[in-house]
Parts: sequence; C-alpha cells; structure tokens
Amino acid sequence: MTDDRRTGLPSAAARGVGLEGAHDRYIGHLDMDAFFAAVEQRDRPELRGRPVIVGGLGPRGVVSTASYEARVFGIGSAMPMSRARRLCPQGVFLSPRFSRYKAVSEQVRAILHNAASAIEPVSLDEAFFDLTARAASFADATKQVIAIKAEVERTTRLRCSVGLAPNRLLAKLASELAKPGGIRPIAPSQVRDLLDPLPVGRLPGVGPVTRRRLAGIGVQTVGQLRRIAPEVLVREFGQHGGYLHRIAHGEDETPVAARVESRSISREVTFPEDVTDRQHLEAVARELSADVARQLQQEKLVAKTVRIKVRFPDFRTETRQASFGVGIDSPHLLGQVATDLLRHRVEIGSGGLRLLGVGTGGLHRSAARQLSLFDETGWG
DNA sequence: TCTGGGGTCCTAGGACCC
DNA sequence: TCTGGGGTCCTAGGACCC
Repeated sequence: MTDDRRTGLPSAAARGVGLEGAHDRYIGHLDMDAFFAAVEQRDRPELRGRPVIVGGLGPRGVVSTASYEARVFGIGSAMPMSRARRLCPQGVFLSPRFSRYKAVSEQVRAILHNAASAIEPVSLDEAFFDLTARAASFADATKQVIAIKAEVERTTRLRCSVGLAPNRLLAKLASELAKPGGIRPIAPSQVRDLLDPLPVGRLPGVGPVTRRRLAGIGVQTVGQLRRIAPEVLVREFGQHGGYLHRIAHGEDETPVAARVESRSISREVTFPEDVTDRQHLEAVARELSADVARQLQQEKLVAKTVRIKVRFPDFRTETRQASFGVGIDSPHLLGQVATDLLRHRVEIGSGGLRLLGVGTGGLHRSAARQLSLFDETGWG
C-alpha cells in the first residue's frame, strides 16, 4: 500500500523486515475457468453448451468441477455427487482424467515460466507469477498480462481469468473478480474501496470456523475487520490474528516462490461401502503404502514418520503415527508399519471403516540423491 | 445434502534433556 | 526434598486450500 507508514508499530513489526524502501511489486494470478469440465468440453465438442460435472462417480463421490452450464443448476465444487445428480439429472457426469489435465497444466506453466521471473503453481489450474523484474510500470505489467492470457488461451484453447496486483492476496482476489474469462488489475490506490465491502469469507485463510468466530465479535466485512485492533485479533486468534490484520489491510509480503520439496506424501481411499473385514483393510493399507513408497522413490525422498488415517461410519476421523531414526522408502516396510498401526493402535468397531489412508512426513532427501549431488559438483 | 483426495500450516500437551 | 526454564521432538487433531 502507498500509506504503509500510517498504522504505527504493531503491524510494521508483524510484517517483518525488508519493507522499507521496497517498491511496488507486480504479482499475477492465473486461474483456468472451470478447468476439468472445460478440458472435457474442448476435447469432446458434443459436450459444449451442456452441463458437465466432473468428479467421483461412486456412491460417495463429490464434484470436482462443474461447467458454467451446470452451475446454473446450483451445482458447485465439493458438493456430493448424489445431490448434483438430483439437481441436474440431464447433466453429463464424468470421472476426472488427471493425466490429461496435467498435460494442459504443463503447457500453461511453460508459458508463465517464459513470461515471468518466478512462478508458483497452486494446483493444476492455478498459479501465481511475478512480473516485478520484467515490467517498468503497472501499465506495462497490465500489457504483459494481456499477452500472457492471450497466449494461454491460444495454446490451450481454454479460457482463463487473470488478476494483477501488488501482492498475492490481492492478485488472487482480482482473478476471482475477473471470472469468467477476464483480466482485472488492482492498482494500490483502489485497494481499500475494493476490500472494505467484501465479506470476510472471501479472504483466503478465512474459512467457515474463522468466519463464525469473527461474526461472534461483530465482524462480517473486511472493512469491519480492518477496524479491529491487531492486539484484539492476536488475543482471539493467536498467530492467525496477525495474518487477519494484515490481509484486512490488503497487505501480503509473501514472495512468489515455487516449493522445492514435498513435505508429506499420502494416499487415501473412501470405500463405496464401509469395510469391516480386517484382512481386506490390511491389504488396502499395503496397496496404499506401495503407492506412497513409489512416489517417495520417484522424488528421491525418504520418510521419518509414517501415519495412518481412519474414518468411521459416523465420520469421526483419527490418525496414528510412528517415527523412526532413519528414513524409509520401501513399500514393504511402509506396509508393515501401516498394518501394525492399524492392528494395534485403532479400535475398529463392528461398523468398520469408511476411509483408510497411509501418509508419510518428516521427508528428506535419500542418500542416493545426496550422492548424485556430489557427482554433479564433481566431488564424487 | 451427507460429506473426495491431495496437500499446507498451526496448536497443544507431554517426554526428555540440559 | 522440592522445583526453574528453555529447547526440541513427537503425537493427535484441526483449519484451510484447491
């Protein structure tokens, strides 16, 4: 913001170092419109203009993406598929084809890589990118964004929405405002007028729980949140309170930077029907472990903790974990630990389980990878 | 309406060590 | 015999995001 110096000490301290003299950044956020459904409609022209719903087709599936035609019926992401079918019986219901989406996503990322000094993918259909080092002014950055959007749409034959703003928070809000298919620059001078009327739930990081708690202290809009003293927010929400204060002011110094390494790798399944058979559950645990191990090895990582996750028919969810002094990546060992945890640390009642998951954490590079690093630097 | 699957980050309590 | 405080690691759960 242009008037950062106005607020005084607490927020300046909370923002951390390096702000003084920092000049405006030009941060972009690109979001593919109704991505999974749009890819299906692009690949199969007969689906164009029809309500297309992509998601899990089993009895317990949920909607991943609904095309704009389907949204007219009130269908949206995370909705149970059973409900979506009731709302729109004539809809076209499809299982996701992730490898297809991933290929498109890589095309988009390549374009962004080429155009920006840094990019940070958020998911298959979303990415932040930083034009600060490549643009002479906000107007110049806007021109570049127009070109980027055109290239993405020409290459993929899909529509996207793009936001441009001084930071990630605002860029993300901007791309939402740009939907569908638009470009929305937010200049620093516009920030307050734009934020103040928004409901707090529109801010990233404010979910249902925080929204309810904020409503409890009389806060419903960003403008109201902005007027709450930072000390009050910190007292109520701890660390998160400091974050709330900053985003209410439209402040976000987080850099655009691709994550280097996975912090956790996991697989889980929700069964079509609750499973009571222990043998079956243990077999599934071993399969999930093998999948996790495969990915660990692919990424040249080993795990120091192994975790299982169970969900009961009443939706209660529990986790159990075990840690080790050395890193693990073998499917057999992972499966052994997972089945042990399942057998000895969880009370599975007569109702069985509706979900079983195997996860790993405490990841670090495996020895093999370290050796190859030595090789690369000529020390091998 | 009946709730996926893949993640990230944070919190709080307890063990253990110095 | 009673009792410190800090640091780190582990565990379980939870909020949130796409």
